[in-house]
Amino acid sequence: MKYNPQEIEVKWQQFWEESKFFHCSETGDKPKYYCLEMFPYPSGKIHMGHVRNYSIADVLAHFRRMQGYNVLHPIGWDAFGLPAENAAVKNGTHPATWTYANIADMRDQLKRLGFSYDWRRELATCDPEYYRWEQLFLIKFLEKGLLFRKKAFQNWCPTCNTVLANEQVEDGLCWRCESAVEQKELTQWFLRITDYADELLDDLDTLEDKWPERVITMQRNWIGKSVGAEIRFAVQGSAETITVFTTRQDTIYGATFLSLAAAHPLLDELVSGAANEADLRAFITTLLNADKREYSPELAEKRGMFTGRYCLNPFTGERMPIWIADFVLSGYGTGAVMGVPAHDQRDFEFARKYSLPVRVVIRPDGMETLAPETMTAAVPEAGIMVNSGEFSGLRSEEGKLRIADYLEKNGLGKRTVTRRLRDWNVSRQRYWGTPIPVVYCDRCGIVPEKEENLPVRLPLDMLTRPDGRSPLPDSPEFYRCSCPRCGGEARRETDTLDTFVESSWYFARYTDPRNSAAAFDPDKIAYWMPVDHYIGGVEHAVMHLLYARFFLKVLRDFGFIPESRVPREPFCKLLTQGMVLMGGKKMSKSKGNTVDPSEMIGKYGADTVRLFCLFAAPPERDFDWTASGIEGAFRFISRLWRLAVGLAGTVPVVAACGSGPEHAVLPQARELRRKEHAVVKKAGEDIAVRFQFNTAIASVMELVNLMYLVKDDIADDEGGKTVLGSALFTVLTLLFPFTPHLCEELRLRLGSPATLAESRWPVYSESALLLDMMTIVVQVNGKLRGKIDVPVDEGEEAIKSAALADAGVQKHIAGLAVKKVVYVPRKLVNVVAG
RNA sequence: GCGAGGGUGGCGGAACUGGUAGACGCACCGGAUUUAGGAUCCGGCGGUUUGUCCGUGGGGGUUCAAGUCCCCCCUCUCGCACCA
Repeated sequence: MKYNPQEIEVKWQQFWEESKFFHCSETGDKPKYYCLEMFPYPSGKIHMGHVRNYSIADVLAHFRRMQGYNVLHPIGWDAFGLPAENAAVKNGTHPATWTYANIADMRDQLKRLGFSYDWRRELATCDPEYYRWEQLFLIKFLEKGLLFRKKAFQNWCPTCNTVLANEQVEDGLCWRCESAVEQKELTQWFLRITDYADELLDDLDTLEDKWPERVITMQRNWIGKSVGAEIRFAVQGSAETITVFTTRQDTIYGATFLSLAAAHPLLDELVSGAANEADLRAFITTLLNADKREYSPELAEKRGMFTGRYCLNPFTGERMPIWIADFVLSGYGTGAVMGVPAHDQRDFEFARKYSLPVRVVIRPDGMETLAPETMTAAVPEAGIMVNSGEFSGLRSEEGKLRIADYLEKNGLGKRTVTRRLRDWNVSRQRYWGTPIPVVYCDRCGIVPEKEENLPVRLPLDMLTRPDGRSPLPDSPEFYRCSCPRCGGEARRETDTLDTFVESSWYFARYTDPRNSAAAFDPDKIAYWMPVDHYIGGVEHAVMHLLYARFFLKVLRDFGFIPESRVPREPFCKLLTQGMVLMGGKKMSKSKGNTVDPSEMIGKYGADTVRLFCLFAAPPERDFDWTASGIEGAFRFISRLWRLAVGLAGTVPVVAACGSGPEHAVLPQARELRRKEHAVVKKAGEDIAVRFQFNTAIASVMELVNLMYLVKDDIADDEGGKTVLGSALFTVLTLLFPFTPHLCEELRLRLGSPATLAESRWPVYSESALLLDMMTIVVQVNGKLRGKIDVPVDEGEEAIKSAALADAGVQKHIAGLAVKKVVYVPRKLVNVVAG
């Protein structure tokens, strides 16, 4: 009779597997609900972060099922990637062997946790049956010009021996191994995500209130749209012009110099033949090699050097010296900036350091005069244009439009939009990834592989080289091929795809994972998409979530996804869960502060581990793992176990919440029944509306506590027994999404033949929430002075009189005049006296 | 610097539309049970000069009533960061 989680959990896991309760269907008239967690990388072991993530998702999946939804809740493996190669080098195994062994281990661990997945839909991205469709997409990308090759300076990780996307460089370090990233000029494959920048930005508006605001903001900032103008400046003594980008064309009259990034293409010509050419070139080299790590813009003093050349301000006609400046970014805008020291802080600092003229051309609102001599900082605010020729007197906003018109009319420039977002570099010089389905032919050039030849299989009969380099470029059996177009001898691309490509569409493949004729059936994807609730870590706020949004839009435009039947966005609602910490720090092997989920399951059982992960804190917040915390969760489960087992045979098997008599004789029974309904209401709202599982669990604990309190008083009464039974089955039903094994076992022991996995979420009745008496709080001048119990249908005047008669009130209004009595229905009376 | 989210008992955290601050859990204390310990059940648990005041980072304000709304400030965490 003792609670033995090991025994009962495995039993129910087998039962669910055989019963197929958690298999979704594609027929029937139930509404669909697609619940998805970010699929794991098969690193070898499940960690607590996974357990938390999947426990959250499992609650939602169970809850929706119980509410009558047809729920898709799949799992799979993000199986390509570097760790497999590193482990392979270290252990002399093949990445595939390592990966599939890990998948097998982790699958067992997930099954031992009892999550309600539809295992039929499991997929692994390293399976050719998966990546063949990705290769098909890539061919379409190439045909549409959205996949292209470009030679450019790239982020190169010397440790991983591969390039990295912009999104994969954090503080100048590789996101994976934290090596310093170098700049290397290479020819690489890119996906033209910038073509979708506007759509990716605009559609963020539709996610407002559904995605965490910070994730939306991070994506907005990452795309970084700026609306402004390009202005061309003629270089004196040259036929060349320099184009700058600005969002503040209204300050053009205040532009007193021009600054160029060290990598600006015209710089070479500008400095040629200068008297101090050697110095200039040395300076340029210094800037190009500057270490971007540990760089803090506020602290670092701006550095620059005068090129000796001038250009003309087309508005003032004045000569503007052309400088090289370290604060100008080569990758943004045009790599050239007009210097307006009075109205831009960076330009101001630069001008003060190098004694360049400061000219005020905007008078900000609420400021009388602005004298360059006395300014200690730039004034970037908008205002009235001054010293600006025919534009003087205009407001900045109006001036921007008028200046832009003028630029366009006179061929000096044009309106333009600049974005921070760069195209996505997807080639990786690695082995364990999806081969890019392209060949190089001397006669035909770059030719995509024929669709009928897909998949281009990654050969599994070779090992990663000890230095980590891919064996593919050294494997003629892989790269030798015939040209799909002319049939002549050709060479296959040996770069593989960034693994973020696989995770950009897996959620779509889950809708039809065994389809061998197409990536997915249009009807199935139209039925299941979008993902209704997506749960994962906030670390994917930019990379994965941006790429996935991009892919859905592209697949729609390619016709793989029926446009009118699938929403614009892949993830309707996003929940970013917090981390599981230990001692205030992120769990990590190197710090030695990890807790192994398997060990915890062995000690307490899966239900306890799941319950604690959900009870310790609201899902979005980080929480600290504590030994006493999980003890507490176990204690609660054991307490419920004892209660239920103790009542088995005493209480009747009842069908649904509120089966107890409406008017039980015993007051304790009536109170328990009221609490039962109140908890059904609270727990349901906490799960469905607020996603606050901790408070949902807390309210069920309250109900259990009350049952302990009243059970001995009411168990001998017929009505009381029914109320007890009803409350008990309600507890088991409400807790089922959290601790399914326990609840199912207790349900059975109580003699109910109806499985909870197929049960409906209980429904509360509004009338059951009311008792015949209610407690009214009585305040004097806003301070609690007493409580009165009155019948629920008592009138306002009677309640006010009762409140005034209360001893505590009388004491505090003694000698005072009662000015006013405020009554808040069903809640309180406040006596205002003075 | 910009953006987002926090700051409530010894601790994790509740308080949803302004209406009993501290639900629930942990830790601690007491009682019952027990040879004992553990476990369990019951009770207590913000501070205090103990029947009274003070308490939600600090200071002002609105209100009959403020953790909640408004203004100013401090502080912590995360993200972005010389983006023109």
